[in-house]
This record gives sequence, C-alpha cells and structure tokens, in this order.
Amino acid sequence: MDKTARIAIVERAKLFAGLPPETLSEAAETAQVRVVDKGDVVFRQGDEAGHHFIVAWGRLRLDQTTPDGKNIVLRFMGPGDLVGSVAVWRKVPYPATPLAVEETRLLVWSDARMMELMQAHPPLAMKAMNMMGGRIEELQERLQQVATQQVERRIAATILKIAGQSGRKTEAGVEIPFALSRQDLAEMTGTTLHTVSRTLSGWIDEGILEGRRSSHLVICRPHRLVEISEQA
Amino acid sequence: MDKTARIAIVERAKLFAGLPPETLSEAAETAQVRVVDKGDVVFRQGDEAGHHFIVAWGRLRLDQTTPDGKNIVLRFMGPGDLVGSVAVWRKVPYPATPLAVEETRLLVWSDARMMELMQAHPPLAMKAMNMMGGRIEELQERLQQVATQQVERRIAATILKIAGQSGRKTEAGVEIPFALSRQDLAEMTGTTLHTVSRTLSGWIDEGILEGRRSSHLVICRPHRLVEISEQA
DNA sequence: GGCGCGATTTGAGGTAACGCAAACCGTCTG
DNA sequence: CAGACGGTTTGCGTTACCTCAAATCGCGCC
Repeated sequence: MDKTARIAIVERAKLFAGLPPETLSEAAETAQVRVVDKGDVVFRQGDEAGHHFIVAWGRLRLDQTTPDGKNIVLRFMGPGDLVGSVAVWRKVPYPATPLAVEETRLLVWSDARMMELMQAHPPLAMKAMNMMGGRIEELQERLQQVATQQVERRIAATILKIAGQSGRKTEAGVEIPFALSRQDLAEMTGTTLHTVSRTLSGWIDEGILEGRRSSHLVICRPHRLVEISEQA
Repeated sequence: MDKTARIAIVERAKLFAGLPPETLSEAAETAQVRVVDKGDVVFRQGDEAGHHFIVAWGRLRLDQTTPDGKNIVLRFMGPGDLVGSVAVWRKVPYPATPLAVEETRLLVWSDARMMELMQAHPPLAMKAMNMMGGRIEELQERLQQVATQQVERRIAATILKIAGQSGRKTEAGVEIPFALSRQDLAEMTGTTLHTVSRTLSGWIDEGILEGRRSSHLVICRPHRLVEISEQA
C-alpha cells in the first residue's frame, strides 16, 4: 500500500477527521499495515497492549470472554474505527478480542509512535477523547437497553444500529453486508440463539425481514422495526 | 475554601494524580467551588454541557432516564471522581443527571479553562483518557454481567463493587456509608425493587449482611458474597 | 450425487423473575 | 401522640424467556 492510499485511509478515520494535511501525512508515514484473514484475530483478550489499530477496510467483531467461559459481542467495527487504543492508553492488557468476520486491513501504530503524534498534535488527543466518549455513550445506551427492555425490543434496536452503521441499500431493502449469525445477535443482546431465531422467524413471516436460514439479513420494512424497538 | 484546601482536593483527584505541583497549583487556582445539597442535582440530563466537575467530598448518584420514563443508575461517584467531562469533550448535552445523595462539594472548571489546562499540560489529557478508558472497561464489565449472569450474582457483584470503592470497615464488617436503597440496587442491576428486597432478606437471614429495613448496609461475610458473585 | 457438518428452526416443558397487591415499619410532622 | 408518608417486606399468580431436544436445511467435500 503506498503513501497516497494510506493518507486516504487516515483521512477517513474518525480519529483524524478534520485535521490539517500535515498531520495526516505525518500519521500516514509512520503507520504500518497489517492484513488479517477472515476468522483470524488482530490480538487476543489478555495480550499485553502495545499497538493502536485503525480499520482501513473489512470488518471486525469485538468479542469478550468471561471467566466462566461465556462470550459476548461488544460491537462490530468497520473502516475508520479505532481498535485497541483504550487498553494501550491505560497500560492494561487488551480487554477483548477483535476477530475478522471478513478479510480486514488495518493501519498500525506502536504505542510510542502514537504518543509522539499526540504530543506533536494536541487536537489528536481531543479527537481521541471524543471517540472514547462516544464509546461510553454507546455502552451506557446498551446497558440501559439490556437492563430495562425486553428481548424483542433489544434485538430490533441492535439490528437497526448495525444497519445504520453498515447497511447497504438494495432493491429489497437495507442489507447487512456481512454474515451476522443468530448467535452473534444473541451475544449482542444478552439472550439465546433460540430466542433470536424464533423472533427473526416471526419477523420474516410478517415480511419485516428477509434472510431465512442464511447469511445476509435484509430489512424490508425498517419502519416496523423502529416501532418494535420503541414499543412501550 | 482557600487555595491550600483546593490544592489538597486537586491532589487527591485521579485526574491530577502524580502531576507536578505547579500543575496542581494552576489547576486549583482556576477552579470554582460549588456546593450541592442532598437531593439536589449538579446538572440535568439534556442540559448543554459546559463545565467539568471533580467531587471534593460527598457522594453523587449518576442517573439516566430513558425516553419511556424508566430510570437506571449508572454509578455512584465520590471524592476524586470526574463528572460531566465526557459530554463537554464531545460537545453534546449531558447524557445523565448526577444527584447528590449527601451534601456534596465540587470543584468546577469551565470548558475553556480546562481546555487551556490540557493544552498547557499534555499529561493531563493522557490522564483523562486513562480515566475514560476505565469507565469503558467498567461499562463493558457491567454489560457482560447484565447480559449473561442471573440476578443474584449481579446484586452480589454490585454490592461488592460499591463496598470496594466506598466501604468502611467497622466492628460488624464492611459498611456502606451512605443510604443505598433497594430501588437503587435494582436500578443498578437491571431488576426490580422486589427481587432485590427478597434477595437481601435471604442474605440477611443467612448472616451475610446486616441492614434490614434500614439505611446502611453492612457486609458481615464478604467471602460468601464473593462466592455468590462467582458461582457458576 | 451422497455424506457430514454447522447453522438454523421449531417444539415442549420448566423456572427465574416480574407485576400486582397488601401488609409492615421507621420517621417526620403537626 | 396520632397520623401520614416513603421505603421495605412478603405472598401469589403470571409470563417471558431459558433449557433441553429433535428435526431441518444449506453447503462444502469426497
């Protein structure tokens, strides 16, 4: 990947959005590139944290395993998203495992390099706090959902959020352009595979969704899903 | 409150921990002081965010109200904790309401002042990110708990966490030194007042806790609570 | 094409936790 | 001290969701 391509990626990353060209250029120059095959991980929960990553293209699923062996999906991440930084700044082991659900390319900076960049360009640090703040708000919202809403609403809201950040418009409706299993949805919403399957089956019967027994979900009637996600 | 007192508070705040005395002094000089009576709020969810607060003494409960009128308790905050900063940095309205559960004194900086401090003292920004990272990890842990564990475990874990950050040792055991209602615990663990009451009653019968029908909980057998919070 | 594997669907039964309702008890007020 | 009030306790019926179990289907592989 040449420098121009790297700059293009850096430009798109939320972390660098709106910063002056010199900053982008300097950031791009000091980045390494890393490719992760579908099914492989960028790093593992518990590894010592030493690098910041930005997704150039592809898609990651951020998993967290509990001491008693259960797994939850914290979020999906796509181009422009920042991976690993929280742990690096805190100097603690990575608290989760990002797994590539499709072939993914990332830009990589060492802890030291990123630190230099931040010292040299204070707005970078502000941006970073901004992004972390976004994560906090997102987590608070999800916590609130899991704590107070029933399963059907949570599943609807989760599908809508994913569609909002990764959906592609097609003739049939909004398509989620990667393999999102019922198990994934269960682990995002704090329920079981079976309950998700039942719920989706119902929605497919009602014509709200398409994607029976297969890979890619298509939302045919987003409006209905919104209603469900907001129903009292 | 004189300058020496303010410096002492600033010194204790995690945000400033370990920074050089000049920084502390400068921060302390530019701070305002604000007192909030028990039952009053520092600001309200939805207000425009313009100020950073650090708790000097006292205790706050951070509440979030959902569109459909439900309430959840995000966390309790005590001396040294940072309030409101996430929203200020993101330039979004405050996402939650901090309510004083006892008379509370805070140091206040305007957005602009804090920005100046951060620009002048880069380590401050690093500390801030560190703290935000801590919040993210805490939220991820709670999300995982609510999503995968059953109510009894969640209540046990929540009481232990609160005891860990605010508990005081007494002859009878570890006391939680402020009024923590069953309703509060319910709103922290994503369950109902009734279920919390039943669960605590059981534990009190078993001698794990004290505090029947009254203000301050005392943990008599922390070890048992830990077991419950980890039980398969 | 036949086989086997993993993901999904669907059924049936059980239960943790909710929702409603009533009683209870400190505490503050007049 | 009577009375009212807010937090708590407890009982009981209900239910949303889980758990266990089995059938079904798509897909890659030989």
